[in-house]
Amino acid sequence: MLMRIDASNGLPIYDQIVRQVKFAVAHGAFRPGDLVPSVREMALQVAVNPNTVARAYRDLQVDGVLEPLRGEGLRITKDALKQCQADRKRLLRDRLRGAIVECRRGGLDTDDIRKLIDDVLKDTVREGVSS
Amino acid sequence: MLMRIDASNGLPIYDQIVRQVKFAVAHGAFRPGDLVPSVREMALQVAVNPNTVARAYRDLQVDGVLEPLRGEGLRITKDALKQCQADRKRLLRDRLRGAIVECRRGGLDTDDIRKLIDDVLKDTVREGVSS
DNA sequence: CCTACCGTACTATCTGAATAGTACACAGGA
DNA sequence: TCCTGTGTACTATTCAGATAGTACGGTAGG
Repeated sequence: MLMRIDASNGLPIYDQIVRQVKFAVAHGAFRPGDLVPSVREMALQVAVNPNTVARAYRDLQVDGVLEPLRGEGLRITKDALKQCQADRKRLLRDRLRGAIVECRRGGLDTDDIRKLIDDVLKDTVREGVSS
Repeated sequence: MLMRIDASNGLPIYDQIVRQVKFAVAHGAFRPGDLVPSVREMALQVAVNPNTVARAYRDLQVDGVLEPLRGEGLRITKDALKQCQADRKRLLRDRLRGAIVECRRGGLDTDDIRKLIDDVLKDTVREGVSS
């Protein structure tokens, strides 16, 4: 599980963790029944305060993605897969929508936007994107 | 000049103002030599504290987009047009890039992303987008 | 039993963003 | 001259996000 926190993202760190865990479940890196990395371990991985990770895990429990094992850790729920796939689509769609709406408000027409997007798509043709 | 501030945007308000002024210059809603709305007037328009607008105008001066007229107001500089068009492209490209990178990290391939984007583009075919 | 790890709940502190309110020097018009 | 509007510079306050540190009850394994 590769976690990347981007401070210049605008999104709070705990939110980025929530999203990335959901995305990992959605595409199979985490599977129902798996134990998620412990609060303290995840905090080390992403170089962040344990409280921030705890906050993210708490949100994920509220969303029904994680369930507690009393003193053992946190487990991906049985229903998480379907839900995370739906969440992923919604979250990514919303973010794309925000960017595209700003393009339109900035005076770009659909063709301009398509050109920009094609550029970026070529620019990011692999997971290991430079940024 | 239509200004829209979105609190759920992630971006600070003063940053949103900076971007929207630049975009307005870039596509001709503001022209070099024009006076920008006064700090207090703009604050009323966007329902925001005057200090926040002042902060945005200060940033725009640092960027060379605005210049002061001693006791009269702030004027769009002569060089603003070219610079704002370049800034607009860069800022919007960066935002699109951020969204697309998150899509790729989330496990979507290029076709998935294109489908999502086409959806959103159809969904936002006019300036007066619902959101 | 004891140690280690688990989530969780606290308190305190720091920072950036935003708000509120006041004050000042400058220009323009009546 | 006086009044109004301009940008600008302050201080104080509130709030969310993040950090730091401590503590507690539950579980597993030696």
